[in-house]
Order: sequence, then structure tokens, then C-alpha cells
Amino acid sequence: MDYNKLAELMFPTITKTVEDYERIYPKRNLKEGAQVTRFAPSPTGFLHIGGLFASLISERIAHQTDGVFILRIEDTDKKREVENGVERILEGLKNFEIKIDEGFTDFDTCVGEYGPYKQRERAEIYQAFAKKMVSEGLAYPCFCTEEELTEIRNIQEEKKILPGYHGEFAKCRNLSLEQIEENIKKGLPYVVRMKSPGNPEKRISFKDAIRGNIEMPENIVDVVILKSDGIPTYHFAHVVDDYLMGTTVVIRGDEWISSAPIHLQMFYLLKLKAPKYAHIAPIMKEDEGGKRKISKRKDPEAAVTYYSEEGYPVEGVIEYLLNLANYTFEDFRRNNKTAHWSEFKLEMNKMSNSGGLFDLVKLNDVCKNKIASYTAEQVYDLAIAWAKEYDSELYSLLTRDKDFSVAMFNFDRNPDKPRKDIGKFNEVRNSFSFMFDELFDGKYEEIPNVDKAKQKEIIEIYKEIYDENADKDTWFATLKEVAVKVGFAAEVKEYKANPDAFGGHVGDVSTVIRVAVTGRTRTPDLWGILKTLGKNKSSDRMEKYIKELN
RNA sequence: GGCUCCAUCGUCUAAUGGUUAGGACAUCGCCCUCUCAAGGCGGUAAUAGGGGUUCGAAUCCCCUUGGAGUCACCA
Repeated sequence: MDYNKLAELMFPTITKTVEDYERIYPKRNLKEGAQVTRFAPSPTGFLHIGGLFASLISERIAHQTDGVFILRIEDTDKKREVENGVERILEGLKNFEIKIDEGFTDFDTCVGEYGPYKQRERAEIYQAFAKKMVSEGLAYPCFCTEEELTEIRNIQEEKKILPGYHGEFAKCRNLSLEQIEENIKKGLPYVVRMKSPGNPEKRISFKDAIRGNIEMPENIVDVVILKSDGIPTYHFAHVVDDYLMGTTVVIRGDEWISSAPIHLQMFYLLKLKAPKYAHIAPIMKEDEGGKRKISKRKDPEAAVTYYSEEGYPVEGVIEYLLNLANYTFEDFRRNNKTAHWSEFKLEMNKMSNSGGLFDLVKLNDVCKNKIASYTAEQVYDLAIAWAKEYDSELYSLLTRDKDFSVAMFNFDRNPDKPRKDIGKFNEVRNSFSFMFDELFDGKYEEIPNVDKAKQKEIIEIYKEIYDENADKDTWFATLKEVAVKVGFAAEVKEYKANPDAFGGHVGDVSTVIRVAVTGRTRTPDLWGILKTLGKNKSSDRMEKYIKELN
């Protein structure tokens, strides 16, 4: 058969050749060892936590080596595309501080010399590559209908042989030029299939950067490379794009492992050097005792927006993910308390090759430590940034008096062992509700050890001698003074040694005041709370509580 | 079902033929302490099962079991 004629028949409007494109997109001039990576999502919904994980790894590998990180949009499937799909992905990456060098770097910006970076806009490029394959007899048109394909599959299932368009089932392989010409003239829709040279007896192997050597049977299926609308399938788009864009490592989910033989075969047929592959394990979720891949539909925490909404600090989420990627991150963090996460060197060969459970409890711990490492001012900034978006009432309360809010976030925030009780910013409202009259609900927790009359006595004495300018030690001394006046022990030890001699101890005194002012038996540093609320408000609260006691 | 990958404390994982199988989170106990939160010290807790190879196996091989992924004109 005259394949050149066939190619012209199928692609009469395609005039540029593969060589032309190779000139348009020359090899990148990068320093030795620089890696080019890419994140290539399809705009089918929100950014998935697994997608963030993959893009974080890709971004690290590129930037650790002074390489390039590309964001390419795989929009070859019109049916699954959702509105604002691209924006939602971009927003997710932006929120988590993933820096993109090329492709879509922002909502309205697309930069780089290797574009377009949206696959549908690259249709002619793929067609040129397909044309080349047809002209070399490596691809052919297939006119089989859906019904015919289903029938083939049924027969294959019945006979228990490998399903797919291959061997004797690939009937369009044998169409004559005349038949094809006639079909095209009739306007019959067709797809373009790769003519697989695969041998079912043979196996191929490749080295995966994460998993090591993988061996699989050769691909024998004549997979579709161009759909009937002229748009490529993922397989073909991947091969063409990653070749022309100069990708050196393809980092993707391990659901792609089983199609790697197809991709390797395409590179082989096109006589192109295949990139390295790194298949990462999916993030899993515990489900009724078992494990399953975290699901977009079932799990709210699958969407990165979940972490933003809950107010997890960005750095906490990123560091947790880094932790999941390389166990050595924990050591890095221990030894470099203040270093930014980007100083950590991610190593591909230290990545786990089985899917790990996403552990929200551990994430919370990482985030608590992260927030504890910030200054009160930083916490304030992050808290109001979160509240502005998700809790407008809290936002106005926090910003009403910045000094007040910062002082509040500064409770127990000493550098040596900072308080660690907030893991995410949606906890701020509840943790500090007693600091704002608007949030203070006037409910009081029970004080088990001190009866009401005694409570009243304690508060009345304390109110009179409280000095809001006293330093912490002096303040605590006055508490002891009160304890003695009401017949309580000034030292807890003293009380424990001889409980019958006292009505209680200094701790009970502080609890009474604590409850009177905050409604709670457990709070951060009471001295700080009183000082920050100010004498007037503290006194009001105490009076209110006395009324409550009557 | 075929193909592929995977299997160490509850969870994430370390230990590349010789370790009392280590760490982190969670959990429990004690200490510190004006309540919490922290912090300190300690505890419980794992090599899926069965066969080999070897002086010696979590580690290498085989089988079983279990889990995951994939088999589209979806990515």
C-alpha cells in the first residue's frame, strides 16, 4: 500500500511535519542534571489532594535541580470537562504555594516557548505526528463502530483472551486503500490507531525512578491515538507533548503503570527517546477496616479546598505531604527548626511504593507544631486571612483591635516550649471565645471543690486587691494571698500533705477566678487573659459571675 | 478473570543477609505544674501464613492469603 497517499488522504490540511515542530520547539538549553517535570491535570473538577502531592513532588524535583516545572492542561475529553476547571486547579496550586515556571502560571497568564499548553489547542501538532506514523505504515484509520467493538470484546471475554483491538480482531488493519478512500468519501467517522508491532510472547522492562525495574508483557493492542474528532487520546498526547516540551521525568500516579508499555512502544515507533518515569503511589483512605484510594466523590478531604476551608496552615499541609513523600523530612525538620520546607532535598528513591493512608491526626500534629513555631503576629495575619474568607464575624472581632488579638495569640507563646493547641484556624473561634463578649456565651463550668459561698468570697477579695499592672510572679503571689485569707493552702504540696487542714489550695483559687472570667476550668495563662481583657472587663465578668452564683 | 504492583507496631515508615527490629503520630502511665496546652521520662504495640536457600532471613526464591491498580474514541 502507498502509505504516503493514505496519509495525504487522511490529513490533507496538515502541512507541517514532525521535523518542522522539532525546529519550532528546540531542545532546552539547561545545565547538566536539570530536570524538566510537569503536572498535567485534566480540568474535571477540584484539585485533588493526590494532585497536590504529585505537583509538589514534581515542583521539588524541578526546582531542586534548577530545572523547569510546567503546568499543562489535558483537556482532550470534552465530556468530562467542568466549568472553571482550569481556574480551580490553578487556585488550588496557588493557595498551596506551588510555583509554576511554564504553561499556566496564573489565571490569565500562560508563559513559555513550548506552548500551547492546552492540549486541545495543539490538535494540529498531534495530527502531524499521526500523519507521520500513517505515512510510515505505523498507524491506520479504523472505521469500526461501537457495536462492532462491543462484539469483539464479547467474543474475547467468552474465549478468555486479551481484550482489545489486536491480532485477528484488528480488521481495519487490512483495509485496502480503495476501501479507505471510499469510506472517507462517504464521510464515515473513524479513529486513528497505532499499528502495534508487539509480540504477546515478549516482555519489556523499564526502570521506574521510584519503584525500580518493572517488567511487563509487550503491548499488542492497536490503541487509538486520535479520536474521531481529531483530538488525541491521553497516550498519544503524553508522548508528543512530553517529547516536544522536553520533559525529563514524567511524574504521575501509579494508575499509569499498566499503560507504560503502550507509551514506550509509541516512543519506539516514533524513534524518540522516552523520558524517565516515576510512578507515585496513590493516597489512600481508611474505609470500613480496609484501604481504598481517596475518592473525589466520597471524601471531603480529597479536595484541597477542604484544607483551606478548615484553616489548616499551608506550610503544615505541605510539610505533611513532604513527610509522606520522604521519611527523612522528619529528621530534616528536627535538625532545622526554622528552615523553610523548600530547603529540604526530596529524593525520588526514598519514596514509598505502596499507597499510604492519609492521616488527618498526624496532619493535625504537624500543623500544631507549625503554628506553634510562628510569632503571635504571624498567627494573627494567618488567622485573619482565613477568617476574612470563611468566618466574617471572627474577622471583624479579630481586626477590631489588632494589639488585643496579637496579645491573645501570644498567650503562653514562649520560644522554648510554645503552646500547641491550635492546628487549624477554624479552632480559633472556640479556643478564644471567652476573649470576646460577642462570643462569650455566659455558661459556666462546674467547680467541684469549692462551694458557692466560698467562690463568692474568693472573688470579692481578689477583686479588691487585683493589680492589672503586676507582673506574673507578683500576680501569682496575690493569688496565694487570697488563698490564705480564705483558709486555703498557698502551696499545692502543703495541701496535699495535709488536706484536712485546708478548704482547698491556691489552684482552686485560680480555678474560681478562671471560671468567673472565662466560664471555663481550663484555659491558657490566666494572668495573660486578665491583663489582656483589662481591669474593667475582668471586673465586669467577675461581678456577672457573682450574680450567677446567687 | 488476565496483567502489574504491594505487604514491618493502630497509622506513616526505618533497618540494602548478622540490630535487644529503630523513629514519628496515636494510645497508656509517671514527673513537672495555678487549670489546660506543652515539656521530660517510661510503657503497650509489628516483620500476613507456609515452605525452601543459608552458619544466619524482615531482607533472597517458591506457594498461599490479603490489598491496590489496570484492561475505553476517560484521563
